[in-house]
Amino acid sequence: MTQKKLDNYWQHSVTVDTVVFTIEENELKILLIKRRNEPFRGLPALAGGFLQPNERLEDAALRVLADKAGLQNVYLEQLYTFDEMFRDPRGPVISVGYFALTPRNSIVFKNDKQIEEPGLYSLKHLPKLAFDHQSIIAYALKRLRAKLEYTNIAYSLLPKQFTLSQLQKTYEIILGLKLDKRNFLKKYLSLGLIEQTDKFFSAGRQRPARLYHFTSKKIAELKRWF
Amino acid sequence: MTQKKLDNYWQHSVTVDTVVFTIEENELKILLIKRRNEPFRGLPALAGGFLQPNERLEDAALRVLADKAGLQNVYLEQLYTFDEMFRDPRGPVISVGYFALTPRNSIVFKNDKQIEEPGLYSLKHLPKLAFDHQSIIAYALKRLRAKLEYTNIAYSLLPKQFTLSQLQKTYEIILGLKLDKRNFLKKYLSLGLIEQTDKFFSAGRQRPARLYHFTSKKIAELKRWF
DNA sequence: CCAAAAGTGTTGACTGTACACCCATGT
DNA sequence: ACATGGGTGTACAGTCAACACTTTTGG
Repeated sequence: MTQKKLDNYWQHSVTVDTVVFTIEENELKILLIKRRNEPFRGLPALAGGFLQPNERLEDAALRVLADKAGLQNVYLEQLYTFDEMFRDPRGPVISVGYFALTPRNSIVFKNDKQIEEPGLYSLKHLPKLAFDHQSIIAYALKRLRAKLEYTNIAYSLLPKQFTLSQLQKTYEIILGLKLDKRNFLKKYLSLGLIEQTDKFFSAGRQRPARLYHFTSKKIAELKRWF
Repeated sequence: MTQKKLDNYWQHSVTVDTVVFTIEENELKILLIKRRNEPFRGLPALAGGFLQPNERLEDAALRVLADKAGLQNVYLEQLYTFDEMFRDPRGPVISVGYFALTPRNSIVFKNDKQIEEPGLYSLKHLPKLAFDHQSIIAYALKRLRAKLEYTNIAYSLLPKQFTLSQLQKTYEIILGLKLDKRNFLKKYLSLGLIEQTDKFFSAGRQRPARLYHFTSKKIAELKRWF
């Protein structure tokens, strides 16, 4: 070990910031938390926090999600590492961005005495955000849309059993377009990712819809479609 | 500013490591540099270095490429941020991985007195590498192959003017498969990315090949093909 | 004139897209 | 009975994949 300490001298603050997507009331929403500290006190921000010593990046992201929204078993994927945080008034900070997907009902807001206010915000009317989190969100949305088209990550947004309408609506909401019912079904079934159960779901005065489930929980890479 | 210094207290070493791809002698090669310091002294490693105070991540990558291989104007893209560097004997290090593309003749090895030995290594027979750089390379290769199929980044590996054979060979070498000459040309021309010049390139006793050039230097996102 | 790479079209298979009606249920 | 979303097939168009011979040059 002739390595001099000097080479290793400069150190940097590192944060992990996660864009948590979920679907609620037929809208794509993200989890934001009002900051209770400066800078940007009072503005909503992504679920984030400083990386602690000897902590893995992904573990830090998971820790923050569990602490702030009771989240467990989410789909989590690293996005990009931003240094726009040079705009952080406290000085340079490296921010490793993640994105997460979860069904709405897995989010449990903890109401402890801290003034932090977590909430779900529709992507359609986002308020002004802390830091440059706006651009991290834009990046995450782009990635989400791309991945939806060539993987089965939709799995992570849906309950274990779901109707074809729910599945299709998930795609429509995220991609922002209308899809043809028959073509959608045809393609999706041909992929072999889902199969029908013998259960049905009844919602009011309509014909009950058959419930389906994903055959594999593993995230699969598929050929691009649409 | 009620922010306590505590929140910001933990600091981390951050390195930037770049996988530089180029094509030489009909092979895909990467730039590696023999380490002259511990740890892993003597083993080849990616072009990398510590992020300096107040330096942007991308600037750090560019600085290292310019210093170690005289590279200018490369295509550079952030890959992923690794914390496998927990295996670094010196302690935890965050490594932001980049990948770069450049034509072979843009690489100029500087032979200063330092014992660093930069060189191009074929991906087919890589030696044992320092750190976990093997896995960064695997990741970069995956990304390169994917991007080749839906963007025009091939542009960054070729000279300003090139023959169709060169272009096709670039794809074949990177993707590791043989492509049909007519189908390749048909698709590529239909994208409108390249156009023919009125110049020809003569290589020995064959019919001279027409030279083409890219119409736009901007990296375009295309629909996936192949 | 020979070797070597350049250049050039057609066909069949497949995949994607557009499109409309009957069904089962709750009220 | 009716309103509501559930469920189903076909035909056309566009894209992809396979395939072989002639041309031009240098030696």
